[in-house]
Amino acid sequence: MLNDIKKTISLYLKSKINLDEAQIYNLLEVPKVYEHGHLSLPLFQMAKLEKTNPMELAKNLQAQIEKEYSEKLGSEKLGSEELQSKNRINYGIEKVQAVGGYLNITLQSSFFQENVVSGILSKKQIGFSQEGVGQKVAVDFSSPNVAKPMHVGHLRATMIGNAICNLAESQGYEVLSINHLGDWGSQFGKLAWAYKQWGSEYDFSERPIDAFLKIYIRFHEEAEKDPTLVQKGTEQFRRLEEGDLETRQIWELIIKYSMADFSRLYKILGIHHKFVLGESFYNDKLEDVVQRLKDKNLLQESEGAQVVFFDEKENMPPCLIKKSDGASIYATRDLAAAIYRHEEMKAHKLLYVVGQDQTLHFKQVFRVLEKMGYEWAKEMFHITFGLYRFKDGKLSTRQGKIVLFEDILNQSMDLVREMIEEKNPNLNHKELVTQQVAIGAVIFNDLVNDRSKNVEFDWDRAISIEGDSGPYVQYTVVRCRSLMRKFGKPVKESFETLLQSPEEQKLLFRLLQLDHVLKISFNHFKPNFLAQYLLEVCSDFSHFYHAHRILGESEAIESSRMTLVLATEKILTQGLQILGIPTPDEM
RNA sequence: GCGGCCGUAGCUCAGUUGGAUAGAGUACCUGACUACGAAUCAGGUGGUCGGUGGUUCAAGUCCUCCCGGCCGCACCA
Repeated sequence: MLNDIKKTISLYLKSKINLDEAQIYNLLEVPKVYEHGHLSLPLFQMAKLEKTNPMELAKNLQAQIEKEYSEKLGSEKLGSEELQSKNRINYGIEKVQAVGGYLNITLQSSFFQENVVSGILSKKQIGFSQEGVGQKVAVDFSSPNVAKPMHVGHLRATMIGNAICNLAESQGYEVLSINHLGDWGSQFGKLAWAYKQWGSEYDFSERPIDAFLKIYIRFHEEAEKDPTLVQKGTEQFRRLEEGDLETRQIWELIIKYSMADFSRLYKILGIHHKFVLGESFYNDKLEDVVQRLKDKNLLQESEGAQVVFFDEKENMPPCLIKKSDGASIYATRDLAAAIYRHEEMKAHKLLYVVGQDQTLHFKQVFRVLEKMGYEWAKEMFHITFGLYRFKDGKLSTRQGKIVLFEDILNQSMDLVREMIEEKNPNLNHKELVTQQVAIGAVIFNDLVNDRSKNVEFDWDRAISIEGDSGPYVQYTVVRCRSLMRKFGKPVKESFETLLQSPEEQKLLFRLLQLDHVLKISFNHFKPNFLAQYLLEVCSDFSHFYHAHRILGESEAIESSRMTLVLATEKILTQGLQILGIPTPDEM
């Protein structure tokens, strides 16, 4: 695919320029304007080094390549066998052109088809790389809080995290996906206290999570009036930490209900964590962290608490390790978790898919580990994302101001159902497809934009199924599959004839770029690069589809175009799978 | 106050280590279904890339300062 092509071209060019293969490889870019060619080599930097004019440099290079080309091949006419040898000599280059300070390279149409066959049609996992083979990457994502329902924010973390996991796999890494459940902390003291106090007033048989949420909100409302409630909650949490039986039973009940609820949603989304290790899992590992910090003389007492201070120039408040009452805290558990993931799980990279409001916390945790002398802390990454907001402010569980994931899914399904009744009322498996398309709309909408930006929650946008949306990509897949059904026989995994029209060429070249897109998507931890790419594939496919008849053309053309359809279907399906979006056969 | 993220078309947003003419969707206007699926496609209107100064052959992208929005700033997670 594209990266192989770039390697080939770099190999060819290195004997002609004063740059090594890797430098050329990194400079080679796909021009934004398709008419400029397939690949382009900017020569400005090099011209500066050699104190020459970049335009001259490009022209000389062009002349040199053209000369070599004509010497080796002469002016004889080329048959198909000669064409192959031409590819060998010229590395698939059709022509080069010096424009401005660029060397624009146009590749041969047959070269693309060869690459589509070898890189797409004969592959199970398309565009995958071996780069991370032998390395493990731990991805902490989703991590909802027990006793609270999943809202859009968790949905965002879950979608992004799942896509990052799949992207890591595409680069050859072994992925350790971890659900770091929020199952510990003083809010469980509050909840347990509130449950004991008012539990009998609520119905826990139908929707237990809703009942717990109501109790939690009530606690905070009443705490406004009676500040001693907070103390009572703290006291109750202390009992939980000490192993008080009654409190612990309430806690276990909460976990049981929550997990059942989460599992149902994960199943709908097709998400599976290899490890579910909540915060409570690290309770017996916290003392070890404290001891290690003491051994390294990093722990200091301040205002009755145990903390780690940072250098003044780092401009960060100290990292709290133990509260003044001796209880553990957030950072302590994350330190223990990081150490566990590195030492026990043998992870090389540690990724945290957590909202940007926790940036300082992770900066502190990473820095503490560095101060402890752990080199591997350099391979820890906080993958931030912007928060969902309402027009009047942040989502807040305490104030009951939340949009639940299930509400969105249901609204989305209503809209899709309406569309199906209008467009395709005789569809098979209606409910399943409705869910698949609805999920596609919601997930794609979340992943298509840069994750670092806040999103103002808007119903119409969240469930949109028109224009640049998940269903648009799914629809393109459905059209491909529909063609394949109508074609009525197996599609050949090779091209019978050269597809040379601009639409076909453009699509072929686009399909070959998936490997590059997967690589940069993972390197930047940005699933939106992939989502945007899929939209471009769809757009190129549509141009091809509308410009050319496929079925009913002469046999060789029909067969070759169907091969192109198959390749498109495979690329889109592979891309959507990585984003966590299902592809129905019909919709 | 200190720190981080963000500011691109009426609206919502893309824009990969700085590269050629800043792109989509939506909305609005026009056109294409006896058609391989119109959940689609083609064309049009729409831009001081928040402002300023700088670095560079080249700046939406990097640096300075200013303006605006959001988030965070030790005993919640």
